[in-house]
Amino acid sequence: MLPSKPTLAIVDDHPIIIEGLTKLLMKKEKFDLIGSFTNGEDFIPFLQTNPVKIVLLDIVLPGIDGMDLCKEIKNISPATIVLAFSNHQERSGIMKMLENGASGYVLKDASIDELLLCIDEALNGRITFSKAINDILTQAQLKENRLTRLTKRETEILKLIAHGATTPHIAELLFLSKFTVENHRKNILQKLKAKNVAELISIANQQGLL
Amino acid sequence: MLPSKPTLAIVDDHPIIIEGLTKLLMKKEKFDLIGSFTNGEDFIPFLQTNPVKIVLLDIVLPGIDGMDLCKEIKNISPATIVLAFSNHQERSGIMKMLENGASGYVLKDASIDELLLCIDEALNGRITFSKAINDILTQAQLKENRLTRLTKRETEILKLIAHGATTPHIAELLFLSKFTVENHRKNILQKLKAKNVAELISIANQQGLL
DNA sequence: TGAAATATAGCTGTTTACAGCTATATAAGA
DNA sequence: TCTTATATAGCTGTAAACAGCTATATTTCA
Repeated sequence: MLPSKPTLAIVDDHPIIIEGLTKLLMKKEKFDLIGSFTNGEDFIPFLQTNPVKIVLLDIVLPGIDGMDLCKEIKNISPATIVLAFSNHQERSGIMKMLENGASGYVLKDASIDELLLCIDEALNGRITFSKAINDILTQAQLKENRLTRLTKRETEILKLIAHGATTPHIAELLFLSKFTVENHRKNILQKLKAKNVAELISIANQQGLL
Repeated sequence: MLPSKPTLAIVDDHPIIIEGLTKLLMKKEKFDLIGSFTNGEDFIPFLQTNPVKIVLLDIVLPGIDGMDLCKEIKNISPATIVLAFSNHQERSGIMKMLENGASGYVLKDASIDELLLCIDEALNGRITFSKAINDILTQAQLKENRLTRLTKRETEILKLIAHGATTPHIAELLFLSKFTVENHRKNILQKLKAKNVAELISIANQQGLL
């Protein structure tokens, strides 16, 4: 019996990238490249009928973006390994891909060897990142939210707000006057530069305050 | 010149775990164990005066928890490597540690070799997970939020709400009656089982709808 | 010790959110 | 095609949020 090579697909809106990756990966003869797509809408029906072992997935795509597509892929075919392959270096985007079930993230600047190594690691079920991504994740730049520091009481109240507690309810819970709670609310809104609770919770989430 | 061994600290509220780890790690003579702590409050002042290369950090701790402590550690000493060492297997907790700058996550069930391997990888600047954690992260269980599916319009309005737009403002932006926007709001609240916007944005964030 | 930050409490408006209904036109799916 | 889902619009209350102020006790820290 022939050892079957893992099936690989590429989703990237730059035809040049697809071209380059195709030549590169085929030269190694380690993978069975069964499809290239420039958008997610074309890839989804393909995935529904063809078993794909691993997908190299760009983040920026026309229509449905790579992050949502990743989630979709893992829903349709949980065994399919998704390896993000993108120029984007924002921490939040990397985390989002992981949250959506990606097995790793390779920066397009990475060397060929680095990419091949990451594909290999991912195929072996391990989560893997190219060097630059690794550094971004571990060298956490956690300075700016020190500027908007909340007090203990404010943090406490913020968490209660996030859980849906109203001002009168919080006042009861903490044995405070509703005026006190209202003042804390105002201070929290001001500190985080939010116009209302909705924006407040968004910002608090982004800053990891919850 | 003697090759200095990396300094290692342990923060875990179970003395037995500390005891076990200490014996185990010392036997290998690869690390210089310079401190063990049963809570974060004791560890922080220590870190401020002693250089620590790597910390094995539990999630559940009395007082400040491991996730917040991780952020604090990376703020005080960005070069210090944090390796989470916990019994907790929830996806959200693992992600939170990564968001706060951890270099990896090892389940307490992991074998000794697995732990040593992860410590080694982390010391080499790589992000690393024990086998079980790896599987949890890649085998994304993304079913349940398919039950609470929002329509295009609802998603659009939800995002605007998250950005702090009020009902009258959204109505203007989308050329709709304020009543229409209000109805969409009600439907969104109901679908996501939220009592008010605060809880709504929290839930939406948890489900990755934003 | 003295200044600054924090936590507390109060008042008065206006605006927005939310609950509870009804109702219709259109689009999508079985 | 016909039912269901979606998007639209309306009304009436009440509750909550928010803006803009003042004021004081307590804590924290330099």
